[in-house]
Amino acid sequence: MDKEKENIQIKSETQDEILLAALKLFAEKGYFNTSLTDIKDAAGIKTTSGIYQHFKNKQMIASALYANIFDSLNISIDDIRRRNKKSSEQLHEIVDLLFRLTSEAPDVMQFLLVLKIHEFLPEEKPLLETAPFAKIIKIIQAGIKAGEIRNIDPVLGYACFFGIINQILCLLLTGALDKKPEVYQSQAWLAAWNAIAKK
Amino acid sequence: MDKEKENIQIKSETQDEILLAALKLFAEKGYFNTSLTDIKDAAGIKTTSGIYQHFKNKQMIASALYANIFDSLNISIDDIRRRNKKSSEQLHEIVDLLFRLTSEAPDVMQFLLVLKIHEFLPEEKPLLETAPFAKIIKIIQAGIKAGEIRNIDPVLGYACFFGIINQILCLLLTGALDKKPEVYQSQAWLAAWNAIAKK
DNA sequence: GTCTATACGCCGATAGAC
DNA sequence: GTCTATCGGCGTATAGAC
Repeated sequence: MDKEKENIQIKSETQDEILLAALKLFAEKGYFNTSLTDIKDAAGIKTTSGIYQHFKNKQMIASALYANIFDSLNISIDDIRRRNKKSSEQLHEIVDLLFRLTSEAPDVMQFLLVLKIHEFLPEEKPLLETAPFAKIIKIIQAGIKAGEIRNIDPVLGYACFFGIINQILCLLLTGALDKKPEVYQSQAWLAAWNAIAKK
Repeated sequence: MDKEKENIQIKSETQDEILLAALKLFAEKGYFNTSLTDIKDAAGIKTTSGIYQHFKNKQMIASALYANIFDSLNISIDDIRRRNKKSSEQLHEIVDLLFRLTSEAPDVMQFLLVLKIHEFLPEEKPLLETAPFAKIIKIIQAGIKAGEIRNIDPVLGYACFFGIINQILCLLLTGALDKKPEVYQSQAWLAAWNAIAKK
């Protein structure tokens, strides 16, 4: 029983190592510049064969990463929506989350924001059809209904708000904005909210 | 004499065919999903060897595209700066240019906005160090000095303004905004300008 | 200067011993 | 279930005939 549990633990640990290594490398060099050899080295596995114990092929590694990231994003957004009523509060917390991720897990944000996922996961739904995105649109719609946000096409509202946020996050990720992320967060929020707020 | 001129003409024509075909394919499928075989087919050349008459290797095709696009962008921006004095006018015309490009040359905009150029041209300067970018920063700085634009870090101003513009252009390119580009242009301009304008 | 043939490396993936 | 050995194929690039 203990032994079995240990095996499971070990298995899932190496799986996580692979995912972590792949995430780091994909974020760093891109999917196509990363070989399975690179991944096995970074994951501390002896041969590429070991990878196939856990994933059907290279694509499935990226696919698992994609799913993981969007799942946890989805959960976070659900949580945020549950804890806050006003759209402005919800969006503020989402911005907070994204800035925190940019500081603490830049690889994740790199994957999300700069990688062109459709290029190596052509089957996957585009970002705009994912659950997190749909929920953000809902938040904006609710904000319009409540009179917090001016009356525009919700997708255009998304573009205005997250256009600013994402661009700033990208500049942070590439090091073009050299001060600490926190310095820019309040300005980013103000500018983005201002771009969609009523009046 | 005439013959020589004709040869030159033909040579540069096939070179253009290659560039045009490559641009289209890169924009469509990405650099790494495009093989020289694909390019030669799309360019109406018989063998991949023909490509090597005009370019040292695959990377140099992308590099030439990159240079061409940034050159013409650079020239356009120079022209715009010459013809307009106020920052608001200059930025307005740049937005106009970008929307026109998105309609008339979506492949170019795809290359500019969504392709991760550093992934296949690691030597090339990042976007933020290119001449067009530097000029845009100058426009923003001038706007701040003239009191048109509120007093912020110019790069942050860039992020606010072009974050909105670029995001909307991306959504147009991917078809997420289904109406005609012109419909969104005025709203995009208003939102973007508002995000950096004084008061 | 254009096509034929081909080299060659790299990488993803598998088969099979232990 | 982990490592050895290896395959097959694609894609870039070249050498050389015409």
